Amino acid sequence: MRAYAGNVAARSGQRAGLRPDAARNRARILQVAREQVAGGDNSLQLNLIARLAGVGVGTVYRHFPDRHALIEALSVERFRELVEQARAASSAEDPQEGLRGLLRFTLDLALDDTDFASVLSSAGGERAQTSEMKAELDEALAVLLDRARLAGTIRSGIEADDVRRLLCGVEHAVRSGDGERRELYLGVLLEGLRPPR
Amino acid sequence: MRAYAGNVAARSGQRAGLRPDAARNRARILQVAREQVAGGDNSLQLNLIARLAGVGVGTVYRHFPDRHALIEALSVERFRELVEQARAASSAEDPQEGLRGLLRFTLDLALDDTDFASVLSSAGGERAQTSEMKAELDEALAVLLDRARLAGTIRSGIEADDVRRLLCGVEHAVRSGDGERRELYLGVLLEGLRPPR
Amino acid sequence: MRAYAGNVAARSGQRAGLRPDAARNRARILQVAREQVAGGDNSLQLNLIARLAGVGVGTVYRHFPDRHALIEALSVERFRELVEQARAASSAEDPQEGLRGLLRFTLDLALDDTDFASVLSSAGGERAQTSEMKAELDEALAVLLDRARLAGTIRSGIEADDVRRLLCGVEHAVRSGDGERRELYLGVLLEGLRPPR
Amino acid sequence: MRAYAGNVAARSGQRAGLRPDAARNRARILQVAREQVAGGDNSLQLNLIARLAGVGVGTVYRHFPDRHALIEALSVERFRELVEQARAASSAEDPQEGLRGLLRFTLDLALDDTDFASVLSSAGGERAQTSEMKAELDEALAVLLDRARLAGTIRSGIEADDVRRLLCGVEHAVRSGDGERRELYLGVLLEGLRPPR
DNA sequence: AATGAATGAGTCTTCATTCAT
DNA sequence: TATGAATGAAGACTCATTCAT
Repeated sequence: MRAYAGNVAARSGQRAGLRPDAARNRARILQVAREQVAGGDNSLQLNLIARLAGVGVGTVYRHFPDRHALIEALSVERFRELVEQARAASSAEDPQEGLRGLLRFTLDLALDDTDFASVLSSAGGERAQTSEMKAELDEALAVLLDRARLAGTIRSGIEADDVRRLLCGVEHAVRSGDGERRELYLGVLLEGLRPPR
Repeated sequence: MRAYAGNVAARSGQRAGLRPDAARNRARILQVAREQVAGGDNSLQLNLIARLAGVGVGTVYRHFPDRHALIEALSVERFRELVEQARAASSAEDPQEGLRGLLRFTLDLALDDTDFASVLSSAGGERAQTSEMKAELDEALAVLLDRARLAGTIRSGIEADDVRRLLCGVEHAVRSGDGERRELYLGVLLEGLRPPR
Repeated sequence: MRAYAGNVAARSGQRAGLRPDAARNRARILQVAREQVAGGDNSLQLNLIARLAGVGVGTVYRHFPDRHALIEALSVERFRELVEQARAASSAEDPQEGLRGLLRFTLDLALDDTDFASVLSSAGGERAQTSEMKAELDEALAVLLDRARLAGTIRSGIEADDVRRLLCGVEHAVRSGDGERRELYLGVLLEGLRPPR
Repeated sequence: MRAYAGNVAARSGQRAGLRPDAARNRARILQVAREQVAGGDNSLQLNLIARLAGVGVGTVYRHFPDRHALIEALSVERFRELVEQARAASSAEDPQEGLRGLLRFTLDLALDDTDFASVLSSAGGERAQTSEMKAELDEALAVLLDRARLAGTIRSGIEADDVRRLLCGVEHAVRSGDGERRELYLGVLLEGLRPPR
């Protein structure tokens, strides 16, 4: 018996130990799920996803024991992107500008995917992998916040998770409006995070 | 048909023209629905509510043709309270303090009832009665915002509906945390609404 | 206590012993029911009829214990018209022409009201009043058939109830087509009733 | 997925491509439905049928999305028999006798199954398969009618669909009587279809 | 491993009928 | 008598999940 694990798969976010066809199925399922979510359908009906992905329901269940597992898998992908951005931002020359850019990037991801937004703002309860990614994000974000605090543009008492949550709040606000208010609301948040006058 | 309308019922927010027993049932249904929502169950299953209220399903359907009608009826109650507060606040001596008080009050209502929160931040689409109440709220809120703007504590370009939406954003942020951050997040919002430095 | 019975009401097909307002209600209900049926709605939902008639459901139930009673009441009205025509036809100069005219008239009534058609073709089971009217119709029809039989245009072995049933069959045939075949199908029936060659 | 299609299933009117167990369920459901209809119950409640067939409701819905699909499936079976008879009849030596036999056969089917009768007389609106079968029937019937017309026993202006409809009319007439009149009414129809004198 | 048929609890919804007012 | 609110049995339909193939 061959082992299919390994270097290549691991690097590209694939689950280790998957036969190539299984990996392909997994990828298809995630792809379809992502499209559904982007298309505004949040119900993530596993039967539907299976059909769209061209696989049986059973296959979906094999890869994702329940709906939540699927949502988390999607989130992990988003988180991967986000952590990368956060790391880049944390070494920006102007920390306030780095922060603004990072929050805008995060906001757009969240506007794209409600489920990701809710994982982003939630306090634990998720699988290990998600927690890990969230911790990595918070770490980079904390660096940025500390630097900005030193520069006097962030008030004290605000932690990385506060920022995550408030940003998801902004996401809701933007979403419930016509979408034109993204910059305005983001500006309100950034101004609100400064030390009070 | 006899008319059961009148003095007493009208005063307490009951529908006019309802037979006393019908009014009692309606009140029971709303009561149960309110408890469900407060208890975190948002599904508002009409069967369940009927059973809990001790009435037949048909009775629930008679009073509330669909789930949305029930949600709105609950919202209208909340709105009634809220509009009253908003009117009082709009004539507060210090508009900024009036605003802070009103937003805190609103935030607490929204934290109590997710459905109410979503009606509060939504852009139209609801029944006439709800739209009316929302308009009344916005009117009182606009007065307050204008006064605060004159006093230099609110930036230009912010309307009543922006405030409603941003506040619901704060509600999400508070809810996704441990609830201890209410004052902090509210402070961030109020600071963010000030003219930018 | 006054009795509201009597001569006038009895003559015009009203139920005897009804208070004038009750009679008015009864008439309204029948009127609405007739319109519903003519409009193609055969379900005769008593709640709906009550609403359209501007009376309570209970009132409908007082006058017509169940749906069937209402259907029959409508039929009785139709029968009254029909019996009158049948009597006139039975003394027509040319019995075959009289028969054709009568069948055409009956066919149109039946096309207008499916329920009436089914009472027309049914074998008993109805209330006394309906049976009576049907007997009167059959009597007039039998006279016509006998006269036509003497003239050689009706085969032997065909009774009035056969003709009623076959005519309702034609009604179904016409109804399931585009309505353009009324005369053709009626012609087929009349030809078929002649003595076989 | 393995394909279970094939030789055996195809021959016996089963849907192709069905797993053997699925085919068994489908057959059971149809069997039960047929019995219900034959027993005079026309409501075809899918819940009841599921229970009687010993399968879950979902299974019934999988095979037949709605009541109509089930009715049509039953009809298709009847049509299959009927088309076979019609083909045989269309090449009968004496076309009039062939026609009589075919109509008698059809009448018995229709008397057995009201739903089939209504599909038989209806003008389109059904699924492709039903339309096809009806077209095949009409074709064979048309051949027979043309031959009989040449022999002088069928009037001009009568098409296959007229005959289908009129026969269903006869079915109603027979059904509303005591059933003893089948031959008489069929005779009336056949006589009526001859060229008028 | 993959498949998708089967399951059936759970919900929604309608409407004939009753009965308190 | 009239009213119409209330009832709740009944039926339609969905979908997460299991499991035989």
